[in-house]
Amino acid sequence: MAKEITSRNENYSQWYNDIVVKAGLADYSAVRGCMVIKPYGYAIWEKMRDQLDRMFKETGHQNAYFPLFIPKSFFSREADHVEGFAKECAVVTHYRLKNDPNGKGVVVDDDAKLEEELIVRPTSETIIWNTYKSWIQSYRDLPILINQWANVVRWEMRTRLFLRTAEFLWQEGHTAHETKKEAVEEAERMINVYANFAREWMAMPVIIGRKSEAERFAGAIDTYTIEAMMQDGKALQAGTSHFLGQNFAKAFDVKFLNKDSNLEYVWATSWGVSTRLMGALVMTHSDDNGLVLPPKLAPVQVVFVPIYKSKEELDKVSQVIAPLREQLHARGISTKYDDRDNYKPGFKFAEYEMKGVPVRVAVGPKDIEKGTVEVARRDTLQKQFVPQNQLAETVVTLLDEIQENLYNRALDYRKANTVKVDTYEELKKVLSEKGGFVLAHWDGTAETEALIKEETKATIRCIPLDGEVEEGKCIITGKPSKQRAIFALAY
RNA sequence: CGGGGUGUGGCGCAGUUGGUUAGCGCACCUGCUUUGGGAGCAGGGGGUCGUGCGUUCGAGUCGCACCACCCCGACCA
Repeated sequence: MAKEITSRNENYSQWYNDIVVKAGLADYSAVRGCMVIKPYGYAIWEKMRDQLDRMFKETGHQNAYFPLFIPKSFFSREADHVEGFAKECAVVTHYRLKNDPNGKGVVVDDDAKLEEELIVRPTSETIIWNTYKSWIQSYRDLPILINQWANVVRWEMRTRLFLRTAEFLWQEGHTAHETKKEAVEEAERMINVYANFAREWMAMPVIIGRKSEAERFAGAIDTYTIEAMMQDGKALQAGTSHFLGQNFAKAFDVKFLNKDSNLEYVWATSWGVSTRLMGALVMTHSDDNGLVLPPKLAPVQVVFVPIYKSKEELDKVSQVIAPLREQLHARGISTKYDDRDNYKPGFKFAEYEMKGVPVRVAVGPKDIEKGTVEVARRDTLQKQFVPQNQLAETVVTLLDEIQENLYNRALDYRKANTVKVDTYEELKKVLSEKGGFVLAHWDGTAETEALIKEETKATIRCIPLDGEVEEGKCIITGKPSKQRAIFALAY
């Protein structure tokens, strides 16, 4: 294991890359823009996925699976949608290779050209709405509440591990409803599911809001978002939920017979979160010693490190540790016992800090004598001695405390880096000097938004749903505004 | 896609005006001693020097082309 990571102060981007690679979350791959998610990183993703999946099921959704490939013609149906994704689509043009007649290797067989090219899905609205058309005839067929776990491909120019890769894993929910009201409620319900997940499981504070027109999903009427603040003050969109209106129903001619025997277009939503959440997790909690994981998502919550000189001593320590682990397992806590003999305790301490294990328990000869163990918490790096017979209870409490502390710490950071401004000068000053979230009145026009983006690089992250209503004037045009928008540099 | 940078054992790097058998640290393997914050000693294994073409008696080193990756920008749910 590598010893050093770049400090956040020195180079934040490099720090992030170091953590991802050195904590064993992911690696660069032989394919441009694509990463390998390593077992430890995938284990965290699995925990996220499993919990989200439970939450989707609790809100009435079912999983299904749609094709990776989408006929090119489907994409031209919804104008905004095409424009949004056309520039980053991978296209399949042939279905066969052959041996290179001139030498080594294989070449594309020109005789095997597809009649219609296939797009590797960047998102699945089109193939799904094409399918829904055949599933929906009457209001009795509605609602359809489906989610799929899948990979998607967006040919990004510039990629970063987890935050933006050409291929990534995600879930996409696609629902069909009888009424506009029902669809809007669904979109709002799911953004709240995401917010709850982020707060309670990732210990990551998020702001729920509505996207401006410019930032909206291609093809949506309304896009809801959860926005989180990273430790460098930049915003990260962690999840989105879209009210699609009847756009896709019209594009794919999906109508149903309502209770009054009238034909109507179906109302739709879609919503998703991706492996980008892994990046958010890293940048919300981790420090210069490595990854910091919230207990609820840590693959290993407690690691036991034995301290010993001889084989006999190791045996004694192991005998103390075994029942302690059992007690923790009985309380639903995951543990690991690292009795590798080729590494010293100090090395192991550093390694588990790098990997973000929330709690470390060291047991040595002195502990056996005194009936104690040494308990160290990853979030604050504090250590304490605990009687062996109180370990289980202590750890249960400690894990909750760490989960809560991480959330509060992140929330404090966000509060400390969120400011209200009333003039454009102030906005520019804050963005260039301090960063973070800037709350300002905005007249609601795309022109004003574009101007600010042009001059400051900051975008409107969202208009908070629970933001206070107050009369104000747009910082650019002076036109009346009823609510402040959040401006920030973003990932 | 533009600017900058880097490609030499698994990782990080050195390698002089071209000159013999390409070095160093970490990691790895074996043995002994160690073990409460990244162990020590001894021995050992591992490299088509990113790829291709060229210059030369001779290329890790010089030239051209290509490729990959990183950083910054443009772009972007």
